[in-house]
Amino acid sequence: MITIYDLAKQTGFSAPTISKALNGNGKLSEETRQTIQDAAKKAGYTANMAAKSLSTKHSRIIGVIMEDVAMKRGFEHPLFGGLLNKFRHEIEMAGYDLLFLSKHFNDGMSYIDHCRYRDIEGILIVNPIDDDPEMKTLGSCGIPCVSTNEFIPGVCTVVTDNESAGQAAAKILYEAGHEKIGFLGAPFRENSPAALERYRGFKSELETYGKEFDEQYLEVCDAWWDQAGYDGMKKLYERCPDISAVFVVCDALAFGAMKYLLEIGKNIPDDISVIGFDDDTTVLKAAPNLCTFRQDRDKIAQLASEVLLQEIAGVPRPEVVRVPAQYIRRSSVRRFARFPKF
Amino acid sequence: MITIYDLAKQTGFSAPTISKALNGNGKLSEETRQTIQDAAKKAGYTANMAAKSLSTKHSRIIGVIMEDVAMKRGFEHPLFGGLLNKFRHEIEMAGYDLLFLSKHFNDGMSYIDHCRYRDIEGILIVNPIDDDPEMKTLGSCGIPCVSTNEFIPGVCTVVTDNESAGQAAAKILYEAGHEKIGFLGAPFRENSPAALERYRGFKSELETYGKEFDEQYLEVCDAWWDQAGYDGMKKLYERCPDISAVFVVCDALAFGAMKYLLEIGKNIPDDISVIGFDDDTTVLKAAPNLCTFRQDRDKIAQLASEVLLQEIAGVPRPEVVRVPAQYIRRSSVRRFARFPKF
DNA sequence: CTGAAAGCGCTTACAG
DNA sequence: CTGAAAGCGCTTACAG
Repeated sequence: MITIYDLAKQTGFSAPTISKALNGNGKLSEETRQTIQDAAKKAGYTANMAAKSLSTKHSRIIGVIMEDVAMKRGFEHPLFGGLLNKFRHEIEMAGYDLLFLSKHFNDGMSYIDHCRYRDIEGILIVNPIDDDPEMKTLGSCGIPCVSTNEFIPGVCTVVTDNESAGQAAAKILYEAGHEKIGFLGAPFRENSPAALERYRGFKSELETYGKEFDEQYLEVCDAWWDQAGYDGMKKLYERCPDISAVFVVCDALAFGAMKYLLEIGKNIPDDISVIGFDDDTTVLKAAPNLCTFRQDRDKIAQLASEVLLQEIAGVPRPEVVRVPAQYIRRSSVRRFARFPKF
Repeated sequence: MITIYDLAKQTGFSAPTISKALNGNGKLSEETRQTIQDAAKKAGYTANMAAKSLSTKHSRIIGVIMEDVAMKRGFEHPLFGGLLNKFRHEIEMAGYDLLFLSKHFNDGMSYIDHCRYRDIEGILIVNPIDDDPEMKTLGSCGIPCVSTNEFIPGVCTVVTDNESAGQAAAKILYEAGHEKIGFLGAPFRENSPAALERYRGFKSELETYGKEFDEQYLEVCDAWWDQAGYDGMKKLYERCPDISAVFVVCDALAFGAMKYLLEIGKNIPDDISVIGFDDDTTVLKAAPNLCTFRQDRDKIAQLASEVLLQEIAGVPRPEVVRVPAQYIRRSSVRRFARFPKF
């Protein structure tokens, strides 16, 4: 391994001068800089990050917190996987590396200790464990953070504009002539509010049309996977067989819901219309006609990396950044002629 | 940030003694060790990895090379994502962290330079860029490596026993009474031989039955995604409309192939039987009857981490470790009564 | 514009 | 069993 001292000997300059030339800080004659950079290239010099970290306290590492408790798909989660692909790319382009933070490291070290241990410069919180008490402390630990799902005090969240999407869903179904519309949700949590926000938007939009949403038509599934959607749809439908449409908060649930509906002999959309959420590739092939909302994973990742990098650079962070979801119209929604109101 | 010097002051011992007590190396009285460990715990001491790295040259970081050129799904690749979930867990349990290696870091640094830059201790090669010349150098760069797909000189590969799976596929179809069987492949490459090995096993098994495989029945798709399967199947079927079965090297291709077959009015399995490979969840929901081979991603990840950790510990590595694929029988294969040969 | 000195937090021989 | 000394490779003030 070749060091700046080797370069110093070869060029006749001192180590600090080598350092300055290589890092471009401090005043230095253009000629010296050139000489040194050439020598470094010729010698195949690679800096040693440990030494750099030790003296600067900057590791150029971004830590990632990703615990997929809700779906248990990890890297294969319909939002997280794609988001990470893009985030990784952005962050690497900025000269940082990605490293996963964990709690079972060194017999139960906290995330924050893990960060200190590695002088980590910024944290991407893709998703935490439910109700992890450590999350509350992240906003004030001094390490820049950005979250792409959960709301955490003192941390900027870059997330889909779920409320608008919920409104859009209600609008689409209402304007297609549906009157009795079910809402198939997933656990409502204030901090990780994807389901809740979609519900709020949906409900408020219906009220716009002078319709109070009847809570009977709401069914909250107890998880985010197929079977929960199947079970939830069964309950909802047995309670409210008069619905002509249902908005489901995620495609995996929608897939289960449609499975139930098909099983009891319903046709989609002739008997009942369905809108999902996520544009989950896992579901798409199986249900190519499912209308859904696509979360802009690339955009979320890109904005998250920007916010984080800015914050590392000392720029104050925004509170929350919303990214619009895009409605993907396929053919699972039936359109009725609606009589004018007056 | 609290250091060993702080601990030294507090306990009255010297820094080296603190170091020994905390790391458990060197001789030390049990009492001193206890005192120091208690003090460390009380003070909330966290070691600084940069300093450790600098003096030991050990970073406790495993680098990951994962470039999904073939499928372009990255973390969502049907094999890689699941493999990484498990590998990450195993490696963290052993006290290492995972960090992604890249080539576009610091304007085009090589993987090996990236490793030196971070004192990386071991490399998991999930998948490289096709024909990356750097791969050939990895086996002799001095950093322990393990590969989970590609064959690389001097590097242990932990990979599905593709040849046996290919044999099994041929056996299943032959024993089900099929005589004219197509093989739908993907680019054959010697170093990344999943498709090639499956073909070899398939072909050799057929020869066992005294049947020379007619190369007419082989069609190599030019990629690993749906559309390529559709196109490949079209070519194959138009050339050989007499086939009653086809073995496809991956489910994504099989999905495309089935789409074509369905479009031209064929029934699966009545008119044509299909076996895929991967047990890809993306395809499963859409084609719940597709017989396939599941690659044991957890096992591959676990063995790969074992091999790598052993190698880091100085234990000589095996050349190649094969992990059996499991046949998942569903209902896309039709069974005929076969007359005895004699 | 360039360099001597000291320090970042740890570990490794080597004494005692 | 414990500690003084030196070193890992880099950077940061501070002089000149």
